[in-house]
Amino acid sequence: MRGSGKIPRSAVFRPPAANILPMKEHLQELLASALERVLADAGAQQAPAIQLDPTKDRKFGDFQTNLALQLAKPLGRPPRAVAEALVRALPPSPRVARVEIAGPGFINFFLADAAFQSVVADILDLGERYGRDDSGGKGRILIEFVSANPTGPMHVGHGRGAAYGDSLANLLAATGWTVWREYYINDAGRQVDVLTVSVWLRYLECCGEPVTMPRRGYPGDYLKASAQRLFDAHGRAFHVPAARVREGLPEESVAPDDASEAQLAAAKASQEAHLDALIARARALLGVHYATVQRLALDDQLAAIKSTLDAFNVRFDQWTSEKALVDGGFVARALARLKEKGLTYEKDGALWMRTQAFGDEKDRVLIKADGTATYYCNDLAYHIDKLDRGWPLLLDVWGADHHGYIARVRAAIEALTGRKDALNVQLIQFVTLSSGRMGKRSGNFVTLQDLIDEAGTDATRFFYLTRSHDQHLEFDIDLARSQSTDNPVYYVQYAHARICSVFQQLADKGGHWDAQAAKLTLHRLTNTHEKALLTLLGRYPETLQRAAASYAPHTLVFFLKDLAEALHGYYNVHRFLVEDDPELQSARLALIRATAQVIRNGLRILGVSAPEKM
RNA sequence: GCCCUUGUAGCUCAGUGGAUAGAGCAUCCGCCUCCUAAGCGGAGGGUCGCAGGUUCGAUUCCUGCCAAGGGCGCCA
Repeated sequence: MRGSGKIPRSAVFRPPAANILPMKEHLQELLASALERVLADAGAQQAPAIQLDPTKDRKFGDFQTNLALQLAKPLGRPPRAVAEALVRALPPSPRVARVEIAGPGFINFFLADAAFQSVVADILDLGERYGRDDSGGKGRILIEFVSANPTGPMHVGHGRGAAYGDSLANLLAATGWTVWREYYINDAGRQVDVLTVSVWLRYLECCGEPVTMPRRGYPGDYLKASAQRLFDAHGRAFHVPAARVREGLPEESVAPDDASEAQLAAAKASQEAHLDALIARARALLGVHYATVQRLALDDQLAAIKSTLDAFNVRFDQWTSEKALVDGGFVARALARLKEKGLTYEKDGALWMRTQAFGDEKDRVLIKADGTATYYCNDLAYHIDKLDRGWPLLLDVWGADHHGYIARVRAAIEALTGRKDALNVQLIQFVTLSSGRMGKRSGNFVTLQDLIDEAGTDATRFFYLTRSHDQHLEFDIDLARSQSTDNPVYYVQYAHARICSVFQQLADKGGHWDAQAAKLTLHRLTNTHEKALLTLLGRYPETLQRAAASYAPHTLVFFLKDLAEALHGYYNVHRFLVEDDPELQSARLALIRATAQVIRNGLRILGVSAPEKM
């Protein structure tokens, strides 16, 4: 999302040693000097900002600037003439091999080989720290993601949020942020009662009762395991004849296939009414045991979620329970603060929050007329708590369907803290499956655990992260679980494995390679494949910075694909083990060792393994 | 109706105020006596949804229109 929650970019990244960024600054200094002279000669003073960018095509050199194009109009001279004047005024530099004027007036810089080669030495020295900023100095940020309701297994949509949130957290941690990862457990509210009743009905089945599941309950088979556990642990202690459960409950009506919207709404209302009555009946019949059933149902679902996330290589620093916030008085205290500030009022028997005064479309209900808190109320208290715990920036990863919810949470935070920019929300667009259906209530869907079981964590995570998070994603299950060439994750992993294999070959032949000695041979890296690889390696640090600044791990995925492509192309054309030229061999091994290091560093941020053999 | 997002190759998607708009898959043609062929090279394939505007320059920024998805609860 654009706007108020954006992380400030004030902290300029300083790479640990000479590579692309200082080079860019160096060229900008040269250009600034030339610009000053050209402007003085022309008697002008208004100087445009110098735009200097990496080139897309090697034939345009390594960096290009459109400065002459920008100056053409104010100076009243043709762009190419301005470019020539600028180039003449450029101070000489040993790091620049040559400068060319091309196209309508672009100035292209070709760098000296040595300017690229040194990155290999940096990578060999820094190892897994290359490209990283572990200082934590940019600030503290709390990222909340997944937070799937503990009422059933996670589906492919949750998987996307998990892969995205975890990788983004890694990315932020790798670019100077102090990061805390949190999962908000929605273990309070009506949905939990629906879960409880659904499990209890399955339990009654275990007792031999003929039960019909309510149409808007949770019908999935996964609850049968919880029911069985309940039965095993407590026997028939919670048994009630099905007839007594059903007695006097309002009937569910079903809309016909060609129902109008009004008919559909009426049917839905009757089904919800039935469900509410069933919940009330369960509470009445079970008494204190209701909580026992509920606890077991929740624990089972949460355990399944934790197990899946663990398999998916996703870790959290903290799991925050909604119920614990309520029971611990956090919600009450948040409400008291709102009331104290005059931000609430009562209307129609409910308590409202004045969110409209802070940019929301309308005011929102905190406490319903029946005395219970809205989801919003508890979530608001949770966000206040996160801030109270000393995290000045909150980053929430939500499904795109929560879009309309952002304004009210931000409004509440602003109302209490005066800060508009404390909350940043990244919305994950929907995931569709290339085949099959999703939906918890259908009882028949592809779970995240299914994907992990069939495709593996690496392929699944990589597939999710190949698309920008704010774009719709079509998850091709067959492709993700294919062990074939088609699967994109192998392309990158294979590059890493190939490099490892080269070093294995070297060892098998009794050869040696020494990193320190190799640093003195880097001047031998001069062909086009080597230059391409060197250029990419040098761009890794800024790739991380850019990916983090735009909350876009997929940028890193594309970078790693490019890097793997450069390696594979190099591999196919040149031999690395060149027995008759030890110096060249040493230099090439240094280059591919550095490449393997960067691939490993990047994959680690994505939560994907870098196998040494495939 | 109002708000948000999206529209780029047959399919799935990157990308950018600049030079000839890219990748994977699919189709076709080549490359293993040699470090892993899960690889490499090449070919075909495009009105960057449509129309205006800003600009030296727009696929990119702005406006309108068309189309798709989502959101507009005292649900979570």
